[in-house]
Amino acid sequence: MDQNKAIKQLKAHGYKTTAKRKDMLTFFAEADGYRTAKDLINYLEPLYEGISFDTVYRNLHLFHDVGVLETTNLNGEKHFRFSCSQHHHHHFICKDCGKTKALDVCPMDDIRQSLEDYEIEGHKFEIYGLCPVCQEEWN
Amino acid sequence: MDQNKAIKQLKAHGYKTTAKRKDMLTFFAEADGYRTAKDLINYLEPLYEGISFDTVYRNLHLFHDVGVLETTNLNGEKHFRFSCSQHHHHHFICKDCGKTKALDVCPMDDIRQSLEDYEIEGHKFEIYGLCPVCQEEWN
DNA sequence: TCATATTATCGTAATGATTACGATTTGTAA
DNA sequence: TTACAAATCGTAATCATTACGATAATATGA
Repeated sequence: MDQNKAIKQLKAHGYKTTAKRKDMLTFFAEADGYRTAKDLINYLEPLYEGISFDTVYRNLHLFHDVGVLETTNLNGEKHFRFSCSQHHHHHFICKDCGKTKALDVCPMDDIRQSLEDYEIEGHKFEIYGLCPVCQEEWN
Repeated sequence: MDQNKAIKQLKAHGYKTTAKRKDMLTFFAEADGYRTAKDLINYLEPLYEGISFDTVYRNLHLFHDVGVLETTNLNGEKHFRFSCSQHHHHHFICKDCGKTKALDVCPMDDIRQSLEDYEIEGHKFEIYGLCPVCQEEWN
C-alpha cells in the first residue's frame, strides 16, 4: 500500500480526497510500522490546529474499511499501519518503534485439520520484541 | 488450574483468602473460557451488592500476577481465564461463548531462526470462530 | 482467644481511548 | 458556479480501567 494507491481506493469507494486525508496517508507512509490514533493526532495537530477527534478516528476507520490500513491491538490500544495486501502473512512487531518484519510462515496451514468441527473466522499471529535498531538504543 | 491450586498460589505469595476471592475463582472454574471484568462483576453483584470496581480489577490483576489467570485482548477488552500451566500451547477461542480449545502446534519453533537479530519477548497465536455448540445455536 | 499489623474492600472520582452528534464547511460532478 | 453529498468542527458522552483515602476483614503469634 502506498499513498497513491490509497487515494485511488478512496475514490473507488466514492470518498473524497481532502488535504487532511492526504496528510494522514503521508504519516502512515513515513511511519512504516504500527502507530496509534494519538501518534497521528500529534502529527496532525501542528498542521491543523484543533483538529477534531471525530475526523481522526472516522478516517482511521474509513481507511481500515477500504483496505488501506490494517489494525492490531497492543496493550489495549489500537494500532494502525498500511496494509500489506500482497499475500497473507504475519508480523514481528517492535515494541519500541512499532516497525514490523514480515513472517512468511502461517501456522494455520498445519492446524485446519484439527479444527474440523469449528467454524474458523480469523486468526492472529504476532511476535513481539525489539528490532535490531532498538536493541542498540537500549545498550 | 483449579480453585484449590489458586488459593494455594495466593497463600504462597502472602495474600489472604477472602469470600469474594473464592467466589471469583468459582466463577472462572465454572466459566471454562475467556470472560471479561464485566462478566465477573455481573456474577458477583447479586452476591455482594455494590461490590467495588477496585476489588474486581485489583483481584483480576493479582490473579494474573501469581499465575492463576491468563489474559488476552478481544475487541479492545481484556478477557481472563484460568491458566493452563501444564505446557506451552495456544487456543482456538469461540467468539460466542468464550470457551477455548487447546492447540498443540506452536509456530515459534519454525520461526526463531529467521529472527536471529531480533530480541523476541513474546508472541501471540489465536484462532477465532464458533465452536460446534455455538454453531448449532446460530442455525 | 485476642490484639494487631497487614491486606482487602468500599465508594467514588479520575483517566484515557474511543464514539457520537448537530451545526458548519468543503469537495466534486454537472 | 451551483448544489448536494460528504467531511469536519467543537464538544459531550461512553466505556473500560485505574486510583485513592477511609474503613473493614484476615491471619498470625502472644
